[in-house]
Amino acid sequence: MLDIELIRKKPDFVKERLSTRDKELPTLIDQILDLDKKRRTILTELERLRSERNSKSKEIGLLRREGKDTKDIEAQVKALKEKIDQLEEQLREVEEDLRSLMLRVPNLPHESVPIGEDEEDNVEIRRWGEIPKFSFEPKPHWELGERLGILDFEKGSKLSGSRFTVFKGWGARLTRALINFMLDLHRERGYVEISPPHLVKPEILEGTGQLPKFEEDLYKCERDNLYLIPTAEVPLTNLFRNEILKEEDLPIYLTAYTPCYRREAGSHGKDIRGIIRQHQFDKVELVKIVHPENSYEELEKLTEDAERVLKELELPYRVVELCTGDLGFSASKTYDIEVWFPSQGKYREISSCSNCEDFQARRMRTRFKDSSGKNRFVHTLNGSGLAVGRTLAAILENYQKEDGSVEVPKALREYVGTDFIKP
RNA sequence: GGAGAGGUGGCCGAGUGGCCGAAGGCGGCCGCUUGCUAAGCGGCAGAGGGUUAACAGCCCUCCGAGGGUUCGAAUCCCUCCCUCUCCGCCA
Repeated sequence: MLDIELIRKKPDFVKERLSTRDKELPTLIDQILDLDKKRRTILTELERLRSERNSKSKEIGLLRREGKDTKDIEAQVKALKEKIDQLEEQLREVEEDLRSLMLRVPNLPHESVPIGEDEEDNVEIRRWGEIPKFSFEPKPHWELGERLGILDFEKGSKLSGSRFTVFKGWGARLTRALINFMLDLHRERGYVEISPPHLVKPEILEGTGQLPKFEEDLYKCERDNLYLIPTAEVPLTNLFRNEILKEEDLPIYLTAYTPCYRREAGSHGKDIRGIIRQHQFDKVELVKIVHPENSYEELEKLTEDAERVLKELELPYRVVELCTGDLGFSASKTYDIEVWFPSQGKYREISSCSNCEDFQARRMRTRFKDSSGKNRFVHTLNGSGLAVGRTLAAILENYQKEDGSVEVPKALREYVGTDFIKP
């Protein structure tokens, strides 16, 4: 959520920033300004009446104590009450509308973010690693996985439909190894390991920005009014909602492995084959709760921590800075890490590292008391470290041999318990 | 699922329908004292919002949430939510 005060004071600045995301957004701001003005007009009058009521009620108390008659004043207060009730109803309506608009406005892009419309305009920051050369035609991971007997797409769809996959034998073990490997790596870098609930309340998703706008992308357990998490970012970031932290509590580094559940509404036909896009996938997530002063340094470090996983696994990747049009709803600035997929001859997203500044903190009301005693919103960051399924796919493709076997990256061998996976 | 207890400020905890936004304690901040630390003494300090150029000030709201009774509710009534304890069931 944006700061209403900022919208009031610098509407043109806010509109300019938002229009770099989407040309339609400034209209929203005009509606908000309008409602905000209405709200304050009603509120001022309402408070005047309430103040009058309060003082008269007090007077009644005093008069009664002296044994005087209070019929007249009581009638006056009753009349006030009617007006107050009316205004309160009006205020409720306006505030509801205002809030629902505010919750649908995305975050402002940071000034350093390149202006652009879609992923075409993203900017490559750096590349790492050697792209492997094959003396044969490299196969896609789904072919490798099926031939190795470690990915079973038929069984997945038999149980749950499209975009579900059964991991079998070394496939399951590789997954488990990757999760442990990643968690250990992050823990060594100072992240506290968390194992959070996978079902959360609506307000938790509102806190991180998935609701109300992206309801369609979520699985919901209607009977209990709970949602399956689309990423561990949701429970981790919300861990400190409605809290006032001490300044010295910051920064807080968290990591968690969880499955992620996404309906993938609107991505029909994309990545139909393989395990790149699934309704359920495993991910190790990184979350930081930090002081506003150094959140951008923290973003650089967080991105490096995610990159580190690929370096250890010796998988070639590049880092891309998202342009304004490609930025997620809650993010001010985002680096995507993309890993090389030989069969596709291109880099594909495997991590997304964002600084949300105080956008989520404001929704969650996560604050800290600064040295002058003032309560301020924290900044929140998150990034995948990494998407496990995609990492597994990238290993299959980059480490494949001509006979269809797959070498296990050195760093992973102890975790997996084998050097090679063979058919 | 059944029975009971309870939800108050950063935390603990008191609260008679009307100077209670709330005693007291812990923790915090600022002084003083002390060679330093600790202790002691004195003082400051809940959150959100409106008004304002801003501060001070003034005002409004908030004692789990939502209704109700009343001139007036943390305090009385109703509904819901949550937590805890015991029993049952269960990984």
